[in-house]
Amino acid sequence: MTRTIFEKSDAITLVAEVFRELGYEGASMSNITARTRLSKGSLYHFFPGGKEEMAAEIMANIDAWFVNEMFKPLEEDDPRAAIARMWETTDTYFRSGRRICLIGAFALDETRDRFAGAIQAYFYRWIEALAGALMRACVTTAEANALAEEAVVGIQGALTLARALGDDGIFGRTLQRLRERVEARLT
Amino acid sequence: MTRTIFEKSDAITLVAEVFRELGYEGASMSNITARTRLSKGSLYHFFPGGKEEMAAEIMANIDAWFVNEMFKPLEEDDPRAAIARMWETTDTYFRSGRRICLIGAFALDETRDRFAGAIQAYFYRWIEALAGALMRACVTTAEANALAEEAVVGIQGALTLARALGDDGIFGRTLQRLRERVEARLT
DNA sequence: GCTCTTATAAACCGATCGGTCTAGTGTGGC
DNA sequence: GCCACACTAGACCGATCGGTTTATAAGAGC
Repeated sequence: MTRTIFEKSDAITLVAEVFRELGYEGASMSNITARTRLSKGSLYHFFPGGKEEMAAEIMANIDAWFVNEMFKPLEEDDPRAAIARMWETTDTYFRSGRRICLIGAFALDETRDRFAGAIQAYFYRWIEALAGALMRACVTTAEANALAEEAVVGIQGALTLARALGDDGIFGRTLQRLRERVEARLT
Repeated sequence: MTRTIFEKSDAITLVAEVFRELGYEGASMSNITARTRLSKGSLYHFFPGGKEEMAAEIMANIDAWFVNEMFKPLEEDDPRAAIARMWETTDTYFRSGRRICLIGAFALDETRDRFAGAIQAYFYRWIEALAGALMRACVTTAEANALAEEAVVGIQGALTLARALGDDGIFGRTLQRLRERVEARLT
C-alpha cells in the first residue's frame, strides 16, 4: 500500500498534538495511531524507543523552536524589541490559551521524572533569557529576575486557567497585564 | 482477614494522593492498590463506579475543603483578615509548592472533559470569592476582578514551575509578590 | 450465639496496553 | 530492470488494564 508518505518531522508534529491533548499516560499507542493515521509500523520505524522516545524528541523539537524563535532573540537581539516580540510569539504559539504547554503538563505528574532534565532546562532558559534581556535594558538584576519569573509563572498559570474555565479571554488579559508590568520598568 | 479497617474518608484521602502523583490516566487500579494498601475489593466497595467515581468524590472533597477553609471566609468574614489567611492557607495546603493542584492538573488533558463542571466551578468560585472580598475592602470592581484573576493564575503557574524546576523557593516568592500587590490596593 | 452488615482479599474476566515481527509497497541509484 | 532502502499495514505477543465475582472475616444488634 504505502499510501501517504510521512517524514519524521511530520510524525513529531502529529504525535506532539496527541500528547498535548491526552497527556503522556493518556496517549496510548492505539490512540496515537488512530489520531495521527500513522500505523504502528511507521511509528516504531521513526521512534524505535516507543512512547518515551517520541516524547523526548517532541520535547527537544519544542525546545529547539523556542530557542530559535524566542530565547536566542532575547539573548542576542535588541532587548526591547525581543521582549515585545516575545508576547506576540507566546500568544501565537499557545493560540491565545487554547493550546497548552506540553512541557508544563509533563511537569505535573510522575512523567516529570522521566524528562526532568529537559523540563527544567526549558523553563530555566526561558526565565534566564528574559531576565538577561531585561538587564540589558537597564533593569536591575533583582528586578529583572523577579519580573522574568513572574512572566513565565503567569503564562503557565494562565494556560491552566484558560482550559479550566474554558475562558478564551483570560490568557490575553494575563499577557497584557504582564506586558504592562514589564514595560513600566523599561521606560 | 479484614485486618485494617478504613473508612471512606480515609480512602478518599489516600487515593487522592495517588491521583495527584500520577494523574488520572497514570493512576491505574494496581498502582492505587499498591500505594494505598487498599485492595480492589475495598476500593470498589467504596467507589462502585471505579476510577471515575473516585476522582469525582476526591474533587468534591477538595472543593468542600476549600469552600470551608477559604471561599466562605472570603465571602463572609472580614475581607482583610480572610485575604491574609488565604495566603497562609494556600501555602500550607500546597506545602510551599511541593504538592500540586489536582484540579488544575485534571484541567490540562482530556480528563478535563469528564469533570469540566467541577473544575470550572472550583476556579470560578475561588476567583469570585477573592474578588468579592476585595470589593468589600473598597477596591473597585475592575481592579478587584483583575487582582483576583492574577492571584489564582499566579498560584497555578507557581505550582507548575515549582515542580518543573524542582525549585522550593519559587512558590513562596510568587505568593509574596501577589500578597504585596494585593495589599498595595488595600491601604 | 446467631444473623446481618461492612470491609477485605484475591482469583478471575475480556479488553487494551506497549511493543515486535512479517510481509509487503513504492522510490531512487545504478 | 533491478536492487537497496525508506516507509507502511496490521497480525500478533505477553503483560497489564479497569472491573466483577466469590469467599470470608469482624463487629453490631438482638
